[in-house]
Amino acid sequence: MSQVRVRFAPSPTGFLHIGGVRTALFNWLFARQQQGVFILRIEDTDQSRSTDESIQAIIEGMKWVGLDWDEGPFRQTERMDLYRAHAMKLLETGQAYWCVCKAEDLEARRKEAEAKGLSPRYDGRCRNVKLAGQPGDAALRFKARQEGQTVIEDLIKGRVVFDNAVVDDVIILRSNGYPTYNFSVVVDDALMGITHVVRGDDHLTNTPRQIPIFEALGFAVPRFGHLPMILGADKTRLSKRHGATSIMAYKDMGYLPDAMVNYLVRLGWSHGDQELFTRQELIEKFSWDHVQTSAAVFNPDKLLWMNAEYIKMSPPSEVAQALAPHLEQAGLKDELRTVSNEWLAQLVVLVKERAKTLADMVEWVRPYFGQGATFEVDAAKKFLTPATAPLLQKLLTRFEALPSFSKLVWEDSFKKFVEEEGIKMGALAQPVRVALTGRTASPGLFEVMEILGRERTLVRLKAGIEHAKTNQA
RNA sequence: GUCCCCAUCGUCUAGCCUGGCCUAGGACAUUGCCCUUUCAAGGCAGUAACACGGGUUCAAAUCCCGUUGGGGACACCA
Repeated sequence: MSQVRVRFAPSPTGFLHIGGVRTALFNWLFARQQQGVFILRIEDTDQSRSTDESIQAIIEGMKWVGLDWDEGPFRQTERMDLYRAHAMKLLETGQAYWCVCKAEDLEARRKEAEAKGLSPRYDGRCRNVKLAGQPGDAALRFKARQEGQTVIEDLIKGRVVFDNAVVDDVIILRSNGYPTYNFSVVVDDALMGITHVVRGDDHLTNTPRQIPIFEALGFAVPRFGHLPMILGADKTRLSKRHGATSIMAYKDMGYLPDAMVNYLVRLGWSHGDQELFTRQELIEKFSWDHVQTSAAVFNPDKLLWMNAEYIKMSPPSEVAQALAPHLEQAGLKDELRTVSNEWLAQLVVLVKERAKTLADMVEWVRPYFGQGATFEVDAAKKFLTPATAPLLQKLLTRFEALPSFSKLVWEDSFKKFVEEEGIKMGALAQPVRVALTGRTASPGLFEVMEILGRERTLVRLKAGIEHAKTNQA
């Protein structure tokens, strides 16, 4: 069999959304598995809705999730001659005809048909009129076969049969000379040698319109695969009111691209009970017959869990790198400059089990920048009290006697002190925690001391003691 | 309205094609317990589903038909 060639063909009318990424992902996985070619094609024939910013957003989004393409991006507006030439070919061979019906009239007739309970399809008024030459503002329609059936052997849905009688004559060239979607896709898919057209479920009924055009043009008909839709919690098509749908919004919220990919691929595809997959595993294990046939509800909770898994298992240095922009945005730009990559990676290790997103992580990590700690009011009020001050002072004296920091030694010293004083661990640990981090919740105390280093640990302890002495209970 | 697709825990799904191993498995969420210097993480346990009705068969989540329900398409949008 010849080489697999697949494509992702979004229209640039907004940001790149989650559904689009999933469609791209399935195409990409198949291409990589089959050592095929993955093509990016921008379907911008609707001049009024397409924007260059959207094209940039698509490219940016694809790059962020790491779906690289082998050819393109092609823009349909740069291929107009091709569509016109093929449309003329259909006209010459009698497989297309000019239609002078006005858009408003068509609309009115559609409404009328609908009111009568009929299908609102084109009534074929201009089909046999045989207008000579191109009338002024006519559109070109494809003369679709009315008898027989069009059969799709869908990669995902299996055999789907349409009666040709339900397919009307679609416009292939608008009166302004621009091709319509149903025509430009066919020409492009054929000319680009696409072997497998994999797209959303919502295109399933377009397929019986497109197959006859491939045939009329003398092109080989590709295989088709129709992916089920992604729905919101209320089981309607995923849209803004279900929350963020732009892929880049997830980047901003602190999701890792690998987690997004893993979540999205599991939404509609499975490999037994396995939940977590590396990219390489996905490429190896992907197969059409385990793609779900029914729509899936997007579940932000599971995405969040998966992101947490990726934060835990990704190399800390990589997480640190992804975290840096979030830190800058949180106003820690100057602080960030003073620390090393190694230290930041170490900090990630400290908090990675607590943060579910990079945005979360920023808050977990914040107390370890800068010389002093900022005490949370309630935390300080509860734990940095005049009663605890002497205890903290004694601990400080002990620590000051230890010339260099060693986690084991300091921990040992701390525990012995607790024992000698005959107090509970928590009675000392919480005040110390607040002194060192300003908060009641943090990673292990001795890990915190380690990341702060000896000097800052002592400085913060002192500041905590001062605060405790003057605390009005 | 017409055509098309779909139907297993709240959600994602395994099992369905090639009926018995299904007293239906896993994951997220949720509940309880354990661990514990806090918060997490982790461990253990629990609640929870074959839409309904008919067939076929010794046997049906699995095959067939119907009903109901959901989704999609029906543009000079893509």
